[in-house]
Amino acid sequence: MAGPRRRTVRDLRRNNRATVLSKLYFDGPLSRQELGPLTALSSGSISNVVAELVADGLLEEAGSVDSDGGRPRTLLRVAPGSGHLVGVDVGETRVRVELFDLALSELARVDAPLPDGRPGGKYDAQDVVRLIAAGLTRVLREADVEPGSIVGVGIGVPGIVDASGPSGAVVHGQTIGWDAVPLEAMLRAPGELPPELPLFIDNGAKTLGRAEMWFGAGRGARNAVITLIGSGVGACVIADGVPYQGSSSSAGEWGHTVLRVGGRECRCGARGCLEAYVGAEALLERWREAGGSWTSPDEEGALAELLDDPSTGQLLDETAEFLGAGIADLVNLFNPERIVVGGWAGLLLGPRLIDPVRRAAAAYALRHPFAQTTVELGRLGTDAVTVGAATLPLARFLETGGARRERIVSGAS
Amino acid sequence: MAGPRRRTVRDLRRNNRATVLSKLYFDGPLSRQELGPLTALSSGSISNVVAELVADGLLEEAGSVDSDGGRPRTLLRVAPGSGHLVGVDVGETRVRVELFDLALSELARVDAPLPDGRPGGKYDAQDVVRLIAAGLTRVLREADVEPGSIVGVGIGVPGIVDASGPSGAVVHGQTIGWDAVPLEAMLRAPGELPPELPLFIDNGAKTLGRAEMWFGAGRGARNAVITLIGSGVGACVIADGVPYQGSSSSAGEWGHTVLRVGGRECRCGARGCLEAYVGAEALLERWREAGGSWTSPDEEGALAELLDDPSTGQLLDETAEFLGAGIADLVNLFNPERIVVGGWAGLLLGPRLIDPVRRAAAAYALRHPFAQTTVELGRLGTDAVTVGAATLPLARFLETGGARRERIVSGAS
DNA sequence: AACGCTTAGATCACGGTGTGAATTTACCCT
DNA sequence: AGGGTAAATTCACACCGTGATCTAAGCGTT
Repeated sequence: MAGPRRRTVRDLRRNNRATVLSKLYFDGPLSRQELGPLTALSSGSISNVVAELVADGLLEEAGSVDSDGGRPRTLLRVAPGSGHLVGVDVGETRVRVELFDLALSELARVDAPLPDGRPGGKYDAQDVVRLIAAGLTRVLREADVEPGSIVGVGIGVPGIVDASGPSGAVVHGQTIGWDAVPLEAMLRAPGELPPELPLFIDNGAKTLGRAEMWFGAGRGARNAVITLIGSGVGACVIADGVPYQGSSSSAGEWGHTVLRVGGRECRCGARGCLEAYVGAEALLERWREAGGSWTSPDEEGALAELLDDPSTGQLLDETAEFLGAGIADLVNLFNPERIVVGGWAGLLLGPRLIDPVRRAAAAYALRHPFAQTTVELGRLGTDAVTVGAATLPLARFLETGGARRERIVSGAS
Repeated sequence: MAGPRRRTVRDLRRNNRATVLSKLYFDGPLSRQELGPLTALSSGSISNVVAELVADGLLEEAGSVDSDGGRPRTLLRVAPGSGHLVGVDVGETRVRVELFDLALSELARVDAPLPDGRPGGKYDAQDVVRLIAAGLTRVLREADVEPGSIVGVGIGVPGIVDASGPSGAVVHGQTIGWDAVPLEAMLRAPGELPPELPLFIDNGAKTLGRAEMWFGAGRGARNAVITLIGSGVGACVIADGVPYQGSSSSAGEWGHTVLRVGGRECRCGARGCLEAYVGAEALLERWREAGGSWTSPDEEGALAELLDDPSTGQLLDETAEFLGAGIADLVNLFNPERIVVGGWAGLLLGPRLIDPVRRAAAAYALRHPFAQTTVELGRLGTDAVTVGAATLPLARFLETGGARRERIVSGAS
């Protein structure tokens, strides 16, 4: 409402700290000399800012490079151990908690199965909260990291996360039977987690998309869409370098784009959704309708069987046409530089479908925006959900110029 | 690439000038006293910034208000005459040039028909350039305004405008036969326009969307989609208060969203596009196929006849379903607070279709994001293209804190 | 008419910022 | 050991926003 927070001169400094920190984080070790042009700061400011960051322990020197004749440049990098990140993946059957250093190297991991048996496939949010809290303490003990060094905790959950309300993030997860679960408030309740620990909750598919943007096939793009094809279909839209959220954080529900008015019924209740044609669940259902059968107990194995079956050519071609049309919608509406096909089913189908999908997308999309876009396969498996979740606090850390948690808290309260 | 331009302390001032100017522009006359909390600036800075803006002639006093007992507050407002804006609408048959003051009051207008007769319906870009230049000088003479006070010229054209290239905006207009016309470079050629005049070229539908956001049904929304249904179908997506452009400024091509894979052929070459069902041209074509006929020579009259004909109920219901599904796609993908149905055909069909369209959208969209959205009719006619075009330089003017043109130019060169 | 009261707006010392030239540092080569 | 060279630091300068203090401009009462 009040616009950017840059009002006083001190905010300038914070901004410049953030610029230097981010540049150093993403573009490897750099000398102060190189940093100048790259950040559009004068040499004096670079020295000043860097000295401050080094004093705070956020930056460290990383060797030096001869510079023919003169004083060698000392390289700087973000100190990986100066902070820690926690990524949590709340899946449909288990909760995974992972501890990373700032460089996102894994330091410890805990997997905990969810107690099932709730009626109607639902599961209790309180169980999830407990598992997260227990996993956090365990992971900290395993890696011998003190809680104070944690920059923040990122949590990926299955379902729409609405953070627009007053009491923190609220989760609507149709598949797990959560309806407006105030997960953030529950986690912040006394006794669950260390108090004042910054929490970041987002849709698991979106955290996976973030990981793909930071370290996978989306790297370097400013406008991209990461599509996630699993049992269902989702997407993570990156607009101008930041995830596009919409007014209640539920933008990018690509799976329920209408591709055939009055078509197949989708599990969302509508008809003709993309997900009703290319989601793994729907694809298997369509195979069954066409007389196919499989032996694997899980969808992943079944889908592999579908791919191996020689009689599914037409089904797959049809799927490629729908997927291509869905991608064409993304191209026309978002005009991205890159579209990444990911998710476990997307990666499984990818090698077989990517070329017909590209052809279909070319046929359905407008020429001009399609020419600006590349359609690629994702590079990261679903394991990356925790990594993506951890990028949430990491992004904040970089944006705020590595503000210490204490400072944020005291400033905000 | 190098992030925000706020590096030095002077940029702080520019930023604060912009904040004050924008607040005053949108929220009417305000006193310095009220301005403080509203802009999060201290009283000292307000005094300082306001004094500077008054000295520059951008702000003026506008009466005063008693404040029970004490010194009355003097109200401030943006001086309407301290700058002028030009909005140009390049239509398919004529070029309209309009001159506004800063408050967007019309001061003069020129309409010039395009010389037709080009083979294949194309028309020469050079003609358009000449008409714009001639219109500009004429409009300035009529209103007795000196060229130096023009803040900038906004131009709405039919077609995709790609401003990502090195030589300025390039226009791809399929309907008018323009293929990569370097309109900006042509306008900047010596002798055409006053040199160094800031030009802003954008798709005409998008400028209309901007007008609807600033002064019409979109007012106050941060995330909105203005749909424009005319002969064809387009949309203007507003994300976080700014128009979403995509990587080559062609985002929001909603008309070619696929609603029926393998469906009706669209004039874009693909099949099953939204435009192939609900655009006025397609709608009339479908009526003809169903045995309908009309007498009006133009689409607008014909569409009115279609609406009056009692036998078109089913056709219109079907149209509403497609339009609703298309709107559901917007809801699912963009999660806006508001969707505005505009464009001449949209406004014509609106009263009849809006309710069934809302029902269809509710059926096809996901519950949660749909609950956040209102679907409304637009309030502005197609006349507003010029106003919307003029908001392009106006937005820049406000963003830069009313930087004088000379300063921008000298700073940029 | 004079005085006090109240509130709006201006002024100013202060701490803070980035700039860019001058200076210092650190290493190589002769 | 001394000169050359390039990196990094230092520092005077011009600015900025803050917030307390001061001045301006009305009103109500005496």
